[in-house]
Amino acid sequence: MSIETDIKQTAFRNPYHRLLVNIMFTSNWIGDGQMQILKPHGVTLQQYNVLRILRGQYPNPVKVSDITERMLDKMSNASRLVDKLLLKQLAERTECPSDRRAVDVVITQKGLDLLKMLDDCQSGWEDGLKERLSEEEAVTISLLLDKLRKGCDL
Amino acid sequence: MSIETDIKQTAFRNPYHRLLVNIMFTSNWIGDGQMQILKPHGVTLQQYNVLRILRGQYPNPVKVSDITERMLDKMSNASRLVDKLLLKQLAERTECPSDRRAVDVVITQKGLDLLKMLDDCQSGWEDGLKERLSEEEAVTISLLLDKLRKGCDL
DNA sequence: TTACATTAAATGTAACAACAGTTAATCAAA
DNA sequence: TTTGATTAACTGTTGTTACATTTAATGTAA
Repeated sequence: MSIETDIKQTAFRNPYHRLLVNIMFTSNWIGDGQMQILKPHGVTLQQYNVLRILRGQYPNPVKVSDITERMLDKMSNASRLVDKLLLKQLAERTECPSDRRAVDVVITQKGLDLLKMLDDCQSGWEDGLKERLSEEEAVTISLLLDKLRKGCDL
Repeated sequence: MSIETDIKQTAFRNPYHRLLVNIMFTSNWIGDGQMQILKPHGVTLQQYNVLRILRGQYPNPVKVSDITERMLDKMSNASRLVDKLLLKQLAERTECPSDRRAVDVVITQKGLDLLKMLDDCQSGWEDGLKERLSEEEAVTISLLLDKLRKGCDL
């Protein structure tokens, strides 16, 4: 379905305008899809992202400031996000020995187990994409999006 | 700059995974850019979108339910968004004569003037894109994104 | 060592969003 | 016409997010 039909708007100013709207719409569409997967397991998209960052460094700890840096949408609340993970016992927090201002965060076994399960759900969802888009097409879009953002340091 | 550098992650599971992250990251990047433009003028991205929907039908009124349908991210708060526009006198609200449950919303002259100015700012921002991406490339991405979402009725 | 600037994390706040539930108008069937 | 279902908008609640500020630890220069 074309983006015009999706959002019931017939006229875009130009191909660039159409592209911008299309990217944001598609992003929301993806986010919604992911959210449907995550919600039954009691984690939000943001918490899921943090968990994956933690797993990426496991078994090494990750500082809160590192998490903030790596989050897709830069936001100031990595602290509170980690709080939520602690409550669910998906992560642990310890004072960093080399810098007592910093806090080391590590994913727990429970967190790793949850991620494993979520990854499977996620893969199932991604399989739907593979029927509609070839691997080459996926690469093409990624390259073009990189080009779109070129020279913009985050 | 490639998406790997942007988010400091070296490994994606596959091109599809990379694409999903890239789309969401790029969407945030665009949203941030737009927000920077809008903030000095006291409107949020959502309010700006509503204003453009209203202008699209001007001088005809738009019902709150129509606004909800056309919003990029379907959300239940079109009511409260319209409230904000009323406070700033960017829109007016009248009871729909043919259905007293419904509410007709119309953009004001002040709203049209503001949109005009914002469009100019926006165009300036879009010009940056034109230097990095050809029109054909913009069209290509849009078509591929449509294909990605194909068969998904919002 | 003291003073000052910088950094990391946490917190207070106000605005915003998601979701459920309410109210009121309309429609449709008995 | 009355009853019940549906629809449109609004509201209440809860959790999030952005932004600014605070607290504490570290680095640096006098």
